[in-house]
Amino acid sequence: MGQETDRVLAEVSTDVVIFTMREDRLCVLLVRRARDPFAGCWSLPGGMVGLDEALDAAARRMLASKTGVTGVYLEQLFTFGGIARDPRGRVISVAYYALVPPDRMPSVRVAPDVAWHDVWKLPTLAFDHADIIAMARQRLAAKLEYSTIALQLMPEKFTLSDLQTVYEHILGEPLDKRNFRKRLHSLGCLEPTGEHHRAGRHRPARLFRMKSPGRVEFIK
Amino acid sequence: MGQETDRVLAEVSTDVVIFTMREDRLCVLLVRRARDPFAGCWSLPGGMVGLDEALDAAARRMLASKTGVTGVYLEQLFTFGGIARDPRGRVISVAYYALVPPDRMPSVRVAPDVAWHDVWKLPTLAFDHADIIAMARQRLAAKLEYSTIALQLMPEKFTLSDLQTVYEHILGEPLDKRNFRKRLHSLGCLEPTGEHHRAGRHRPARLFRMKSPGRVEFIK
DNA sequence: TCAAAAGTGTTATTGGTACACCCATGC
DNA sequence: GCATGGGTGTACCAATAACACTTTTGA
Repeated sequence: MGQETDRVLAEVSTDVVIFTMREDRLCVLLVRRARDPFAGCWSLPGGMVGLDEALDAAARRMLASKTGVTGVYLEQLFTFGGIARDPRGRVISVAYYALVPPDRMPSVRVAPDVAWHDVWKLPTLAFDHADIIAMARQRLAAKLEYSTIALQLMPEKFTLSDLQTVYEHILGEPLDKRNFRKRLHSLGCLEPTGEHHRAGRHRPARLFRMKSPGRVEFIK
Repeated sequence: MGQETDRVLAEVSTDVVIFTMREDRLCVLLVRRARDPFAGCWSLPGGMVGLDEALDAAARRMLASKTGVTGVYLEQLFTFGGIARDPRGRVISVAYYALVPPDRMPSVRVAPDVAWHDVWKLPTLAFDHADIIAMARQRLAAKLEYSTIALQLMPEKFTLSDLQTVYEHILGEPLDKRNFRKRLHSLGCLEPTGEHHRAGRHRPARLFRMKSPGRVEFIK
């Protein structure tokens, strides 16, 4: 921008890695491509950024068009600008990732060309979308260590075991139950609802909720 | 990218926050703008991305054109895409930051419209460049805590006091000398050159160098 | 009464922080 | 000999990691 040159125009798109928890698995929303290139392949939801549209607004638009969801956690991830990443020509993609609580997902909307995939068992992906998802998962895992971001993947009410499962599945390793509970309680951002959740022939679990839903705090 | 829409073309630029240490101060390279908008204002070096040029290649080109430096640490920072950030029209900027060791800077090259500015005492800046520099400084400060990135700002040989000064100036707070030295020695990425640096009427300081120059390690 | 998950504390280790004096040199 | 920055170790505190049993329920 500092020095003027010939004006070079490029296509700018956003791709959004939409995460949610389904059946104790971290899942990503993928769209099956109808046409070439990569026809039949799965890809991230994405599209061109409008001329009068901010980047994050474009990302939220992609999110809403595939899921109907608004107002969830969204963060810019990275901008992918390799010269050959789209065989049709130069396309620069500003990637975002979003965290959708499972109770915010309209359960029905299962278009045949849109599906959730376990982030650890992805199909072959179009473009460089496998790289984008890998980076998003790493970023999410890193943020578990120093923020309360995982709570953005929880429904309004949840048990501590549910939450531990989320941590374990994102990190890919088991955690000690007592240390985990001690740590979460000491954050002071959860409160018991007073209700209990019965889930089989064993002791019911206490339900918790966030004190400030939507707020992501940094710790340490 | 997933769904096809009308092709919207935008201008894509990169702006590069070029850091170096000069006289024990963390400095940023700024360019004085010759023309409107913001004529006379200081701004980051930057320019349009070529159609066949990767984003990081464009950033390295900006860096080389202002400083002549190649092969230094460069990292993508964030993509700024607000709709009104450039009054001439829609311009999306992929910001990078670079770390230049002071002995890599050709000392003379002081064009009248290019100058180093203390990062804590910046002039009024064009566009949203103040935001970009602030974010770069924060990112650098955060990385001091969990990586060896600060060594990328050091000349080939340096004293531990020099290095401590770098940390202190980036973080904006004094550090304990013994704790600092203990920590850096325990990283095991420095080795003494055997030489000493005489700098006044006091004990000469031991000179160190990196065992693997250019390598940035993550710690903890 | 049994199986299955919920819930709960203590101890050991580690890493971080605070802190004060002697050393080598140039003037 | 004195002023100046270089160089070193220890004691305390806090955070983390390891670890096992009791409780409540449904079948």
